[in-house]
Amino acid sequence: MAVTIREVARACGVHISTVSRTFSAPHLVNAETRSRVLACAERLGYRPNRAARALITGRTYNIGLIVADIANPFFPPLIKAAESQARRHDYHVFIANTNEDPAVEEELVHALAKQVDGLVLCSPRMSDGVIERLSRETRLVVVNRRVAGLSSVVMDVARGARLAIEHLTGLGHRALALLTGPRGAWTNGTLRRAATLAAQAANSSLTVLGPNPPTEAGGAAQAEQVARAGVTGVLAYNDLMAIGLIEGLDALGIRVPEEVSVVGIDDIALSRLTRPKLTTVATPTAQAGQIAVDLLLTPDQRSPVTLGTELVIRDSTGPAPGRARTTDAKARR
Amino acid sequence: MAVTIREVARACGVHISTVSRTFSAPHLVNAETRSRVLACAERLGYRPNRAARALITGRTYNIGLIVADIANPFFPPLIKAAESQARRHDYHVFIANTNEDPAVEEELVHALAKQVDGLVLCSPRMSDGVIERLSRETRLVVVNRRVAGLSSVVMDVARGARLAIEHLTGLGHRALALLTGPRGAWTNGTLRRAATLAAQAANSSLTVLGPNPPTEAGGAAQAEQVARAGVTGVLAYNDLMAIGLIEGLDALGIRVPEEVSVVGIDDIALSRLTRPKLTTVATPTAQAGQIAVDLLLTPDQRSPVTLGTELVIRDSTGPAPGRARTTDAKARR
DNA sequence: GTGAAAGCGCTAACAC
DNA sequence: GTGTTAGCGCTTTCAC
Repeated sequence: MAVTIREVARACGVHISTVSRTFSAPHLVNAETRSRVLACAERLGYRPNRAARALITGRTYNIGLIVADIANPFFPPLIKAAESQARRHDYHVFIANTNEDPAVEEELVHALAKQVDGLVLCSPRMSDGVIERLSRETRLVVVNRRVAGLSSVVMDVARGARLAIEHLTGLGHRALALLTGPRGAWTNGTLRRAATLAAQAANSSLTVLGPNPPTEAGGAAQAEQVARAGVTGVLAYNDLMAIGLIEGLDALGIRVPEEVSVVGIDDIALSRLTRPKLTTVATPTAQAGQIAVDLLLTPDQRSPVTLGTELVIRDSTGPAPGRARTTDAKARR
Repeated sequence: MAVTIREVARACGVHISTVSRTFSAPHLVNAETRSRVLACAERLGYRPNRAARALITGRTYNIGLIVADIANPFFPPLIKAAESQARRHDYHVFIANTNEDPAVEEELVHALAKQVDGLVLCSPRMSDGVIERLSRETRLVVVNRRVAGLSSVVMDVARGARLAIEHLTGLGHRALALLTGPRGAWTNGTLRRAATLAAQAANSSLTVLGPNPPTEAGGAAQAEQVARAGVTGVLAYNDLMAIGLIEGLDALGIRVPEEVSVVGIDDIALSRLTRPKLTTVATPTAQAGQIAVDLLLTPDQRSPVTLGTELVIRDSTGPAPGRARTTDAKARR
């Protein structure tokens, strides 16, 4: 095994408690002794065992990050930012994948609870009741969801949806569709309400299609429905779904944006690289990851934190078919 | 704090060691007692504290995964597969990001060593010497690199490079370039040797351009060099760089594949979605993640493990300029 | 300012 | 088959 506090104490001719103090309460030890201990520790390659320390202090200096799908391009920037921020606080992070399964989610909270000082739940699919119950086991911060009594950071999808729908109606689209996300996704409701309102305000119809898996395949699978519904403008739950829809439409011989306009949500890196480049609602995911960690580690902060969203207009949206192209409808509002 | 073994023992009228055995060596305890203990534990919501257990057994049931850049689309599938496989073994995984910095890499190994039973190093940028030294602190498995004495899983990039170059020369390209990866990337050497050999075999020139950051920006930044070098076929260190190069070329008014053909490596999800769709060397990254974890947790396995690669021909490669299109050079070899 | 002793939650001999 | 005991590596009273 590795070098322990005892060996450092022996090598240095002091008691183990002095070594301990050198690391956990340096001000309590004589400056000279301290530097001697530090030197010995350095020489032996001693590192305090965090787990042993946690047994007494109750602080593990670990947090957990539970996400639906690590490989979904929405999450990596969030994970990266969370890990960076955690490490800035001298924390390490456990990562776990739920595969969109609420049961797995719940089990993971249980499994990790003892090893962490808190957990960040990204877009959890569990019910509020379950989340509240789980929050008695360990500190919880939720991302992209509001739960009474819990810290949370949410993207302003309502605003995003409104901007997206206004953009589409501004381009002359009157028959719109909304592709919702997976069952259990908290944003579905917000999205639906905001989109419905915005559509009504512009005398446009809104067909709601879903629930759908939050993936390309999920979007592609709705291409036929979209075509059949006769809509010309679509807002999708996320970029992946929007991109999948565009592909599905393409396979059906329907051109984007000439025949159908598509808007995504998230502004993942990918959206700039597809053809047509995706018009989408940008959400500050990296910031969300960072803030979630801050909320976890500095409990006194105000919450929920709402993060602004913006519409990024690219090439997947254009004037409604039959409308003169000269209508420079692409200019924002 | 949460419920401990002692409370379960009390509630159940047995000694704590019986409770302990119920969880860590169930066969040593009477079936009836066991189910009684299990019932009590269940009722109280008891979960063994892994950290306390690890203090004695020396097994943490944690592993760590250290990657250069979580947000680089190459890694998420690998991370996801590793986490799934780890959980299958009842392990949890720490994730950490090095930002391509070898010093951070080294520090992370130190920091995590005590909390894990082993670490997976993905594409480490440290020197072999450092890695070997670190391997005395905790079990190490390296991905995309060979280090004497360590378990490793590598993609057969030599084969991939050969296939890619042969594909290009088969299309009539005679002036080729290789965009290498970041300094310290182990695959650079392999790639360079294999590409050089394959180019020579086809009487083609190979200009080596690099080192480059393994990102879109890294690829885009080489567009001018590529144009100036007068090459018509390029193999890039990875897909991201290839995609960046294509964009950079596009900005210069150079069309892909009409004027320059570009091949990537990895086959990240993104490569199917860009326009033109990227011709690339597919590497089984998810499999690599899974196998790396297996190597870590079942030490008796043979290593290094080499994973096959295949050329996936899409739309970013075409006949060399001036060559008749009727030469059905796109057919493999 | 430093040492001694107790104990965090748990496992692993060793008795019985 | 179960209880007793010691102790994993560390922090934290409490003396001195």
